Amino acid sequence: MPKPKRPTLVDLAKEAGCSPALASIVMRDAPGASEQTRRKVRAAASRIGYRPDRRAQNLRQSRSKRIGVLYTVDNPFHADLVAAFWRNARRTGYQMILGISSPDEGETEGAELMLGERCEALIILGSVSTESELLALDREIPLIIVGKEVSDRQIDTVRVDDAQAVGQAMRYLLSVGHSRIAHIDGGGSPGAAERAAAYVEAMREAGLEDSIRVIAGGWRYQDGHDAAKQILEDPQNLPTAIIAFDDLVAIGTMNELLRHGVGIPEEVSIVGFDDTAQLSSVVPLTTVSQDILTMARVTWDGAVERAENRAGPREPKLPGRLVTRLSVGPPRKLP
Amino acid sequence: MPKPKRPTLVDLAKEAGCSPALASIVMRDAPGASEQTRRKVRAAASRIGYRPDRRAQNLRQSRSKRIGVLYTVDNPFHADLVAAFWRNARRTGYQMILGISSPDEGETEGAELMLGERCEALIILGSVSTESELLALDREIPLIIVGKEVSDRQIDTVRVDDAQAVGQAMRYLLSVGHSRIAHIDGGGSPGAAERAAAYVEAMREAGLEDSIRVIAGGWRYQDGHDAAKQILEDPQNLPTAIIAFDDLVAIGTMNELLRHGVGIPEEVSIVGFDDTAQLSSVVPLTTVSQDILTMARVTWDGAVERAENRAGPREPKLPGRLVTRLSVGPPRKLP
DNA sequence: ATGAAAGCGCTAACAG
DNA sequence: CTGTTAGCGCTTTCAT
Repeated sequence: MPKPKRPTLVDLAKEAGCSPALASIVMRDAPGASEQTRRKVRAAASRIGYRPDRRAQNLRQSRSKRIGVLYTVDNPFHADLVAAFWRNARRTGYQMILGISSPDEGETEGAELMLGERCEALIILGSVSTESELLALDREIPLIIVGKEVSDRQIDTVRVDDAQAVGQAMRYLLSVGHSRIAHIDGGGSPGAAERAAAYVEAMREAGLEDSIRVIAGGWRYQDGHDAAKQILEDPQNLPTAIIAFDDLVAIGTMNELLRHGVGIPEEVSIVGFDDTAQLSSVVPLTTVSQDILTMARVTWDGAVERAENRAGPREPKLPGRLVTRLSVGPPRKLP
Repeated sequence: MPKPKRPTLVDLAKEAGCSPALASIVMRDAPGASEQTRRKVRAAASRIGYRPDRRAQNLRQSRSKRIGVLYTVDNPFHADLVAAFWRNARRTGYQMILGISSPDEGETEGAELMLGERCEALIILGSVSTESELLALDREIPLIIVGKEVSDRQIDTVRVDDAQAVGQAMRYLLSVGHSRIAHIDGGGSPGAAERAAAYVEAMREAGLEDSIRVIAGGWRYQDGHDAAKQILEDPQNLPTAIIAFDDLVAIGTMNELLRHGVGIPEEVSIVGFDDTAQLSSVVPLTTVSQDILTMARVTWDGAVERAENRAGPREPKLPGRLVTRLSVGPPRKLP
């Protein structure tokens, strides 16, 4: 089967009986062609199955209309965001170029690739680079960092308002009657420090200074697992409620506790963070939703603005929203 | 800040003191340049920060070196595959263009987009199109369908060997001592009919014809939920083991059973299908692994071959592999 | 409203 | 080994 070459604008012009330039105008819905010509060209286009070549368009316009997204695949929250980006890409007429950064294939390499693809802006989800690396990269291509605090105001940042979000979860737990509330922190993860601080602050405000308990954690399932083991070492001193750094940690903790016969939420209530869609159907976890759609829109539009040189860096903080499911109940009777 | 235009090949040639063509040769590691020139050019390149423009390369070579992937975002198994594709894309020097098909934005539209992007082949995960739609599309662009049986041999197909996979799971359950084994089927999902048939076949072979029980299901968490409810309507007649259409259904069933106090695996054992990475860390489900890495490689290489006109359609069937975790145990004592 | 010509950044084909 | 020329498919002048 000989490869049947796709028709070009010249073919289209020939078929429609006009110049390529005119055909181009019609295909782009640009002004400057009579209604009659438009009809002729459109008819010809569908007859020969013509479709414009985006690469050539972009090349000629000296624009790539591309925005790169770097993410880690093992984080389901990222997968959700990527899907949301895709819709925004369509809406804004940009193309999303994906890059996956893993431990062995870091952000730097991913960014290199994006530069070769002539992306006009780069979104990085949960970056693990140092601030100076990011600054260097930002000189090459506008950067939008999602979910990580960056002190340099030069760089765009989008993230939830950790303090507000944790505060919300804490108020909820307190209102249900909990007082022995522990926090499993995120290790060095982006946002971890802020969340831990907000937890401590909320405990203080509630006059529960003596019950403050921060357990070392991380962002993965296994970290929750480990934290649970640590908690179980002192069964007399079980918290009645736990705020975990994110959903994965929450579920890791939950499963390990369940495995040891600790009822959720009868004995211990658990709150997560992210409302990861792919997990929410599987585990009825009470969690702070990151409102992925809003975050995706804000992030993407920010990237477009930077790509088009229309705005300086900003750093919006998105409010979280508490989603109550079944992992939180009233506290057990304390002895 | 004035946009600092990126250096072109001409700039590079000027800087290196040679012709653009020669610089091009060096940058592509193509034969035809002296070692001395190569050094000169490379030095110049890093000095001015030159990087080749892939769009222009592809345009000139009349190739897009792109392969499109259409997937549904709410299926975590797809997310895993996409990540694996990405690595294969890098390995083969192709670019992966993503499209997300959802109920409101169907495969046809996604495919349209891919054509505009000049993809040279299109991989569709879990297609919901009719066979004739696929055939029509295949005339425009080589198609690789993953996970769906297509009777027309014209179209490439990659999928697990459902019969083999289910057989493996059944043998395992039988060897552990189960006999009242039920199957929650996949509704109209790709592969559902084959898996159900294999289940029935295995039951027959084991002489358990009278215990055959196929429960209507689907591929989502909710379907498992519903199936569990149906099972619970007749508590006297609980199966001792269940083979679910996929992991989501298995977990849906499991959670609903657990919620009603049915122990897993003490009272009912459950086997899933897919070994979805993002779920496997959360739930210790015994499941038939689809070996995502192999599947991704086979699929991608198939797409590349078709894109390069090097082979006709084929339809490899990949073997599944049983992953034993904690959701299967010996059967409870039957009355 | 329409067309001719130039060129986006690169590489294939040919000269030297 | 090196340089020159032409053109991938499209859009943008600038004429007409």
